[in-house]
Amino acid sequence: MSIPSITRLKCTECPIRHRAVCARCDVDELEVLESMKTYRSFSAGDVILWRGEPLDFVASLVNGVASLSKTLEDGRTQMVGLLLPSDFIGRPGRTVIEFDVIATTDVTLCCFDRKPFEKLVDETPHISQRLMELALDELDAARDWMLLLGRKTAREKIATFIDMLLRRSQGTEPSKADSISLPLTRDQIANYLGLTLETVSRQFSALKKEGVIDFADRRQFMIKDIIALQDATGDDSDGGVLS
Amino acid sequence: MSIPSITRLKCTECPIRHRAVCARCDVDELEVLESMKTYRSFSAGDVILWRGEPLDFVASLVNGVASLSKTLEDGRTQMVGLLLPSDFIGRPGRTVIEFDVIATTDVTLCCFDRKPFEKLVDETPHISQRLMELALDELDAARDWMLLLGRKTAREKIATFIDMLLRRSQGTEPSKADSISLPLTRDQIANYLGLTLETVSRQFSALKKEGVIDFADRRQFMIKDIIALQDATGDDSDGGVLS
DNA sequence: GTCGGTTATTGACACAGATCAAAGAGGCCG
DNA sequence: CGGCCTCTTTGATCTGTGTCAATAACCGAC
Repeated sequence: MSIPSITRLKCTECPIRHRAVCARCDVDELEVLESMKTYRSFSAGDVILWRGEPLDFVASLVNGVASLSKTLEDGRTQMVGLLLPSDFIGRPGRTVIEFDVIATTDVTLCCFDRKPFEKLVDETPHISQRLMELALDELDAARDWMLLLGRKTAREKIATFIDMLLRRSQGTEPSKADSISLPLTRDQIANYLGLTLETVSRQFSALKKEGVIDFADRRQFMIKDIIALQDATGDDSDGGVLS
Repeated sequence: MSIPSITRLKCTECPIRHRAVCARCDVDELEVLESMKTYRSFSAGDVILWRGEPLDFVASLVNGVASLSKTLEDGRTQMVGLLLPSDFIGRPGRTVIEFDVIATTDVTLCCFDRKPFEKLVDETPHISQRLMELALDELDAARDWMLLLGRKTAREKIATFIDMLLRRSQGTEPSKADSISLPLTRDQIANYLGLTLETVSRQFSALKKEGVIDFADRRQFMIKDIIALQDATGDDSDGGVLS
């Protein structure tokens, strides 16, 4: 990765300042957070937290991508969330988590010890309100994903996944043109979409052959036909905001 | 339904008093809610709210069962949640909802006008805290369901569904022995589990033939072998509470 | 009771995506 | 530069669940 691990950033200069849990905080509140925070880095593939493990810190994801995943008895796994910069790990009143958290790229977290942070949440409506918003956003995302997992075809799943990456990466990456990088391997994408890695690969190949997308290498691609892509998601266009 | 539509219940005598949004409220707070609330009834099959419709009230479900569902362009639908007594409809700061809410049995709601309720939420930590807990519970449930939709077989889905009904109905119904009533038609169950109604029917038949469950009629059944049922869910038993 | 509509069961067949298998393409290290 | 390991692509085949179709059970109305 070309970006070196961030050592320590002032909150006022933080890239996720306006979307993270601190989004609504004023300068005074920000100074309190500043004094409490520490950074931790993880390499791609590292397990950040195991399911069931007691949670001694909560954190904002500053940099990179992490996944939340659940596993059945026999090892089948399903990702139940993707954490991108500004997403939050840990919830008020929850001392354990019900899924593994894994770094899928190199990751930097902005961490707070759980106990003092929960005290701060109780005293700071700007933070508790923002935590509620973040939880509700995740709930909306989870429900969209339930529709995808339960009812969409492999092709629709892949198209929706690309469309989601496009939406969520806008404003985050300095994306020249429509070049997007996949933060996951084919296997991880399969676990996110409820497919096998072979099916993921075949659907990417099909979309490439049709000229909807084009790969520079296996992690980097461009969208050649955004209309065709969105048509392929299967989503009801009612209620969607015009592009 | 043998239970007549409830006209008006005192909050202190309300059956969902200790699990609904008002769970943490003291008697004074309860009196404020008492003065704000109105009841509304719906018949099985009624649409309670349409997706995208502006929300002028929020509500606790007192009685019956309702579903949240999403639909694709071509009409395929997926339930993204099941509302049972004490569940809440409406979220702080959200003025529209992204799914249809449908009564699957006769339903009674305890409603509050949105504006005054939101004002009350801001002033009453007991309510905003409870709202956060309810949202996080729904998020956990949504993630469990993502694992089901993405990775479980038809048999595992049915077993998990029955197991969930069993857990959630405990303490709610005056269930003599292990008799449970299905609050959904086969078609609705299929929409909840990401299956077709034929597959649902076949899996019920299979479990019946194996002696795991037994149907009194098509809505009422008993669990004959709870161990076999839980084995059939496919869930990782680690971290689950015993019994 | 019986008639008509809805809901559920069961069977036969088709197909999307899983599984099994092999070969190709990068990336990294000596 | 070559060797090794991981990730990806592509092909061949299998299978669980969907689709289509017919029948059966139930329920309410008259």
